[in-house]
Amino acid sequence: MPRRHDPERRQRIIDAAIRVVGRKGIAGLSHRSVAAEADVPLGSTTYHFTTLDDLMVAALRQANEGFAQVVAAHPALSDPEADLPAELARVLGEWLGGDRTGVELEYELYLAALRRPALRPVAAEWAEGVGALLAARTDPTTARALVAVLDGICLQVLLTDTPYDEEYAREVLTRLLSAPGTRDGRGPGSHPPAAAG
Amino acid sequence: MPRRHDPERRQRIIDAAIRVVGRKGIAGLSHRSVAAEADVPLGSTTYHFTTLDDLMVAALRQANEGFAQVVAAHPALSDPEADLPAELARVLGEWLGGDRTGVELEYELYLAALRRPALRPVAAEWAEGVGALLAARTDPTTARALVAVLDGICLQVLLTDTPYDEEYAREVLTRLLSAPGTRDGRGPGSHPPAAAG
DNA sequence: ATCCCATGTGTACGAGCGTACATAACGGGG
DNA sequence: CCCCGTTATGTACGCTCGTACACATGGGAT
Repeated sequence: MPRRHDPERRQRIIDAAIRVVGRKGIAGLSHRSVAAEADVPLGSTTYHFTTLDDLMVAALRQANEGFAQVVAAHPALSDPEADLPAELARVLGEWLGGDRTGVELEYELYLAALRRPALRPVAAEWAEGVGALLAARTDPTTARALVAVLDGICLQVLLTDTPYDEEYAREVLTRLLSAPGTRDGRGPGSHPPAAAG
Repeated sequence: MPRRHDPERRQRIIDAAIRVVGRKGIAGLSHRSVAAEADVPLGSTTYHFTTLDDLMVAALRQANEGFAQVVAAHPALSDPEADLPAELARVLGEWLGGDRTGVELEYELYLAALRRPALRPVAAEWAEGVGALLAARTDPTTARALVAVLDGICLQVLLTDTPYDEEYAREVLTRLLSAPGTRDGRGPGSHPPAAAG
């Protein structure tokens, strides 16, 4: 009970929120459910996060960092000598092959931006971050396209219960990258990052 | 009040549910809100749709038909002489350019399949349907890839408040289709439709 | 040492929810 | 015509929710 002066209270609430979303989905997220999961009183969650949107923003931001770590764990993605499509397909397979809970969690928070404008900047940050990472290997336009097709493939796997086909992903990614002039950073990308700032 | 014996009650409830989702999102969908929108008593919605999942399945199925009509309104998509990437990019632009409410509605119901297994077969039907439509112009594997990238592009537009760039979409689609041997229906598609049945 | 405010706690209220159920009307099959 | 199952209706129960608020507490600034 003597939990007075808990300097990491806020962080523990975010962690609890992520666990709640992972287990029960956003629909099961409430000040009360998070309070119970974090083992803090109700007033504590409402104090640190006035609205649930605030809480979701913090949770999504943290979940995004989690994905960034997965990418960072594969330095081959930055190696100019490596086979980029194959590496991307492999990383995606690893991520999707992990526990479905974590994948669903990140995607659910990400997709929630559709109806919650507060989440859109965070979702944009993520897309921008992955795009910037890939842009180092190609050009900005191609990088954006890669992010889009990665998203699309994940969506099909998650939404239609189709098993992930790494070979298929590699093939599609290869096609996007094999267009003339896309490997040296000066591809046909005549289009700016389109409000990427 | 004398609404007894209303043979189209069920259909009117589905229509009302779609309007509710369009206006307030899935989070605002309840037996009560739909009943109010359809101007029927609460007991009527619970009678025709025991669970909200039942109602969402019916709504998503109907929304999907709506999209199919948009596609059907562009016979050029089936014309072997037409520029498929350009046509696809144009149709997508028209769809995204319409009232955001309708687009959000369809996507929200579609994405809801992530956490609601009951919706997944319907989502799969949609992807399969669009895929089959495109497969007539290429091969099954390429068609699946087109659906994926279409989904990904929509997602980026809707989730990050980025304006739709038709030229960019056309370019990406072109790359996917310009791979050798993909225009005659016998492309590198060494992979089956991957549980498309 | 004292004060003050950010932080933490407990409780209550009103609203909306799914669900259950008793009852009423309708209309096709006997 | 009557009967009976499908359809329609109204109401109530128990639950969870966001919100508000009064009160406790402890540590950093003075």
